[in-house]
Amino acid sequence: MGSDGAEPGSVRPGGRTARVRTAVLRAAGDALAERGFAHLDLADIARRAEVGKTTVYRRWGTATGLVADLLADMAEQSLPRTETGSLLGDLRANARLVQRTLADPRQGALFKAVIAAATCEAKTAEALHHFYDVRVTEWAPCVQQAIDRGEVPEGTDTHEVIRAVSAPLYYRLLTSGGPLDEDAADQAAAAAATAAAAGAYLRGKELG
Amino acid sequence: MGSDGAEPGSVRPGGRTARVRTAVLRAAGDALAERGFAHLDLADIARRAEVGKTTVYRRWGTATGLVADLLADMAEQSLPRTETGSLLGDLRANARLVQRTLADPRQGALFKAVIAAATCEAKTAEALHHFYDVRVTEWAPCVQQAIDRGEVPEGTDTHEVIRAVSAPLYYRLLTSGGPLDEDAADQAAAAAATAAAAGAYLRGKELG
DNA sequence: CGATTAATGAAACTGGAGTTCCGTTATGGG
DNA sequence: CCCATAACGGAACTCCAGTTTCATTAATCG
Repeated sequence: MGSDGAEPGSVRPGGRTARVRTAVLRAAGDALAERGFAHLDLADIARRAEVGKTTVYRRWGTATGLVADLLADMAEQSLPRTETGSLLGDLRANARLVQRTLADPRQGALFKAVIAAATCEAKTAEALHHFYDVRVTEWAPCVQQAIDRGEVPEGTDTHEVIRAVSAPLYYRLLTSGGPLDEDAADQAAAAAATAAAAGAYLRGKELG
Repeated sequence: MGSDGAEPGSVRPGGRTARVRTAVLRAAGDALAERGFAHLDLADIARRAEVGKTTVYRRWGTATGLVADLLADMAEQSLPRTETGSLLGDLRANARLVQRTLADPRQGALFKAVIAAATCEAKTAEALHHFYDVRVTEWAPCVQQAIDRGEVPEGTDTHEVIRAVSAPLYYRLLTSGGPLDEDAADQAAAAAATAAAAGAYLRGKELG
């Protein structure tokens, strides 16, 4: 009569359970990149991961649930940030990192797929938001340094500046379909740096 | 033997055929907004449209095919553009229009859903790109006017400036989940106007 | 190391998404 | 107005994504 206990995989998370999760998440990433979110098939993922499909359904339940876990895993793998000494240089480094990621066939397709999945389920959306929170928080300090150097006005929302760099690149990826080349990255970085220096990202209120 | 002829609905596009298309596209929009792309069910759409499900499968085939047609229909319904006399004013009007659309529960959900669908099928992606091309082309003249007035340097990519206004709003909608309020719209407009005036969107090459 | 039981996985099962068949409706041309 | 047939729609059918069952394997605790 007691409760059903916790989620499968939480009581004995070591050994096989961990290996299964790794294999399934890897297979899920491959399948998402190759086939897209709409054509995702959990049985196919189980086959790729050399795991019983029952296991995949039991532990993750739905395609969006699996993507949510994949996003949680992706959020943990952080890339080191480079520092160049100027805001424009730092933003450009960030823009080119994002651009290279989205322009890469596998990674670009993967990001499209996880974003598509996030539009279909609140829990997956939350996982996606967390993933970007982590990435943005990693880069925000370079804007703070620019504030300290006097390049950017006090009171600027540092996170918003970082998001402003990525936004046009994601817009191209998803809606315009324009080329995601280095020029696009540099343009995004330059626009964000210029706007930030002019105080366009001051916290709390917009420019008059 | 001879060819199979054209797509169903192309030989006798009037009367019932047109009514069916209208009813199905309306039902598809409702279903996408309410349930999201992943939970889309063509039989359910047929029921809502009071149409045989055979008809929906025959004419549109797949969920992504139906969304592609919906996007073609949406591209034809254009909204009038307001003019304020200044670039910032015009961009702000555009930004608030986009913001209000995305913040609206039904429209916001619908846009998320069509973007999700577009990530899954090349034809649907093309339809989405065309939709945004139409919208951007409608607003680009206000940037040209700013160039003519001397507010923005010659050689600026007018379409890119318009896209720069929308990009941060779509970024919030899809990845950050931050509030889509008027301040967000005004900030996007101000940042784009500032960057455009500084020559960040010059065609062909980025700033040094 | 051995007992307990969480977690896995093969196989059989089920429901509904998508298809096929064919009779009915009504469009567009003459 | 009438005919040929494009397009629709109900019903029966198929097939596979997702579920259930239960035996097997191996993670954790003592």
